[in-house]
Amino acid sequence: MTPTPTRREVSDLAIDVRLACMRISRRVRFESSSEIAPHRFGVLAKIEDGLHTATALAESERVSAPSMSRTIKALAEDGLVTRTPDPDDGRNVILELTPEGAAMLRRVRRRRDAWMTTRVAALSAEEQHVLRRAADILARVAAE
Amino acid sequence: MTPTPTRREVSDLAIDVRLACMRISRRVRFESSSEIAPHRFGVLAKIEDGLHTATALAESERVSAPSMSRTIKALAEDGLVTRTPDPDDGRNVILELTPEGAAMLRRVRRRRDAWMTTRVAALSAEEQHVLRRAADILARVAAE
DNA sequence: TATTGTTATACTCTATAACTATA
DNA sequence: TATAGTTATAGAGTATAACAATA
Repeated sequence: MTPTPTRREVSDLAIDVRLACMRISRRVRFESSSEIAPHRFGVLAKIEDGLHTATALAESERVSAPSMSRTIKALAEDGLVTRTPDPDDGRNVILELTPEGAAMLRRVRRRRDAWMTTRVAALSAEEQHVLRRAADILARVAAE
Repeated sequence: MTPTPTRREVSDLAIDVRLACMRISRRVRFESSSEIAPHRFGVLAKIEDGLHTATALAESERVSAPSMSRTIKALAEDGLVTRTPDPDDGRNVILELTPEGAAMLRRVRRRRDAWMTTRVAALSAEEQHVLRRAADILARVAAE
């Protein structure tokens, strides 16, 4: 059986999990392509994910409205997103990925995953099983 | 026994682990204090960790020497680090944490950890055991 | 009057290039 | 000549404040 951890063990575990996650994120970021800045990539992903207005994106990414406005402008100038006025509400601007924007998302994701996949493949089947379970637990924690 | 995963399962696992880590990192960052910028915090931590020159810090944090020089200057002006000329080599400047710098590290870490500890404490003992093992595996992967 | 989005302006972090001081 | 560090300058991202357009 798994013994109940002490308070101190729980605290240490939390610290170690946080550190491990931050380090993995950092490595993935460094080892990935730099053809697009992280915050721009994040916005493209959110648009693909169903957020189609500047206000929604600003809230989701926790930046100010002017800042998001600027980022969107740059993405539009690079041909990665389109801005079309909302026919139902003239104040809104509807954002959509262009084919180039969608391709960019796929490309960057593929490169990120390549680094991680190589590392995971080198682990034992048992270690991979641990990570499989941990990924599900962490995803649940992060989504709370 | 743990069955050997297929190639596709390994790839999916890598993607899920990466995503989980990035989401946890993101949540921890958002839920933490913003009394110090992340890159400044990182430099303080590296100094505490034994890196005491601008060049070593710049390499470690993967920023340019002038950029690190600037960050260090700001940290010194805020009273978080001291800069003393190296008696053995006049080109070097030895960096040390001030008591205020060390206190800042402790304070920010405590707040970061508070968020994560609460979440980890809410998990079952068995789930905590999975995370314990996963944290060790991921730390090893990130350190490669 | 409230909401959506933009422009104006300023601050921070970053990089490359050029410089100083030491070895 | 090489190394450690700084200053000069410019570019990108961010924020607050002020503004325009629509509801």
